[in-house]
Amino acid sequence: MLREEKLYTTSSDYVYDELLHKILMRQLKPGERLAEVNLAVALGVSRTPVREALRRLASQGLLEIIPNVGARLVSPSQKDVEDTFKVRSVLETTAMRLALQNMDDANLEDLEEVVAQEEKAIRRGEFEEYLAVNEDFHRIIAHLSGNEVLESFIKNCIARISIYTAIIDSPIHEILESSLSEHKKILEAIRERDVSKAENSMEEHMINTSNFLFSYGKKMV
Amino acid sequence: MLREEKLYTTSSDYVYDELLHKILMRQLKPGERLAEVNLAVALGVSRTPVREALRRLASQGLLEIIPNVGARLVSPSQKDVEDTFKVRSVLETTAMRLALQNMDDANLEDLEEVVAQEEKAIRRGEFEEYLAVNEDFHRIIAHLSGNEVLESFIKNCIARISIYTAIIDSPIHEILESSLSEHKKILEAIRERDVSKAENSMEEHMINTSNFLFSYGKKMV
DNA sequence: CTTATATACATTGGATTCAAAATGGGAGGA
DNA sequence: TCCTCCCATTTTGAATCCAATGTATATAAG
Repeated sequence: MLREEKLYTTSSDYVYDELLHKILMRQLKPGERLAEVNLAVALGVSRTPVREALRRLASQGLLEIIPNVGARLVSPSQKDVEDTFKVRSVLETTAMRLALQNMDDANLEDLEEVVAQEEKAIRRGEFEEYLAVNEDFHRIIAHLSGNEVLESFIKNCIARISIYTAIIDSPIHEILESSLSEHKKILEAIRERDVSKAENSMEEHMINTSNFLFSYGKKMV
Repeated sequence: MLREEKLYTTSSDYVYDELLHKILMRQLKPGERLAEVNLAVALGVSRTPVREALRRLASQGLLEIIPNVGARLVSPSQKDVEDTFKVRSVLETTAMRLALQNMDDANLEDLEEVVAQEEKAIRRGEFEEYLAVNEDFHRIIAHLSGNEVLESFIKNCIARISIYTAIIDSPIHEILESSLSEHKKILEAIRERDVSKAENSMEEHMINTSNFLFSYGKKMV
């Protein structure tokens, strides 16, 4: 358990970031139990900062804490995930519109670079790397919206969905390729400064991702 | 410090609800310092549950915690509030649309009753009562959307805006009246099952509320 | 063999304690 | 008068400790 490159001011922040990172990297499974002592020992801190981090994650809808029983990762239903995608879709299209107003050439280059890295990660089969840069793509757009509330809500949606997708053990090549081409289309719209094309392709991307997930989910059952 | 009618399973929840209630009722001012010991003594608990509650509120963007210094209520800039209203507008119009699909006659009656209570509170000059039922109006619609993520985000926006409006010491009759008539218009659209009218009047309501706040804010400076 | 009960164990809730950091005030000097 | 440095006080960070709740096991009764 590392991630110690970044120096934390408080242990609570360290534990929080550590757990959130595990969630985003699909290293924790839905419904998984998070015992305080286990985490404390594993991270080399006492139960106190662990408890604080767990409460924070719970208040963001990522954990469920039952008093006197303990914390576990939420176990979202299909409806929960569909609901999250509905909200995320509205938020990300809004962010896309706002970001387009603020975006300069350097920002566009950053995004092009991220998509290039996505493609590279897919070609090389580096799944974790792909997850990281894929998340970057959406985070950059959310950030460029210049609206911090919007950004934080989008990040939260992404985290909630990450928990659900953690049930998928091996990457589905079909989904990755499709997502990549949709990102390219969004990028194209940005390059052309075409607001409605950007909004529409972002909305399509959300709908497609959601649908792909559940068509895969059905195969599993 | 009461609110003990509801029995809490944990002290942490109690402290959290107590603080959130004070925020929504404008009893705390932007930038106000929240010292752990003060709260602990006032609420009759130790620092531990207070700290947990403070972290939760901070992770929702309501408090700012500086390590080794302490927690204070955020002090949102005008841009922060405008950003929050932008997000809230998108979310509440979405909620309005979804709620209209789920709403039955009993739900409509509940809303009618809430608006009637708003009017009563205004006529009687009961400001705190007004704040409570006004919040209910939006909360009920958010809840009827049937989308829990959407609902939680809307509640968060409302809390963020409550902090800003706490700078207004005495109720502005003009705003209350205007808000009431907008709620009536929304209700009318719901009665007529007119989706686009409902969405539009909700969006207008958001824009007007935001504008009213800042035209008032300018008078103060 | 199943079910109920009691007991031991594990885990959480929360108070307390100690260390560390920040704040405020005063003394001393330019 | 103003600035700087140092020390006392206050407040937070986090580990520890105890009580209470929940869980699991085993024992005994039906």
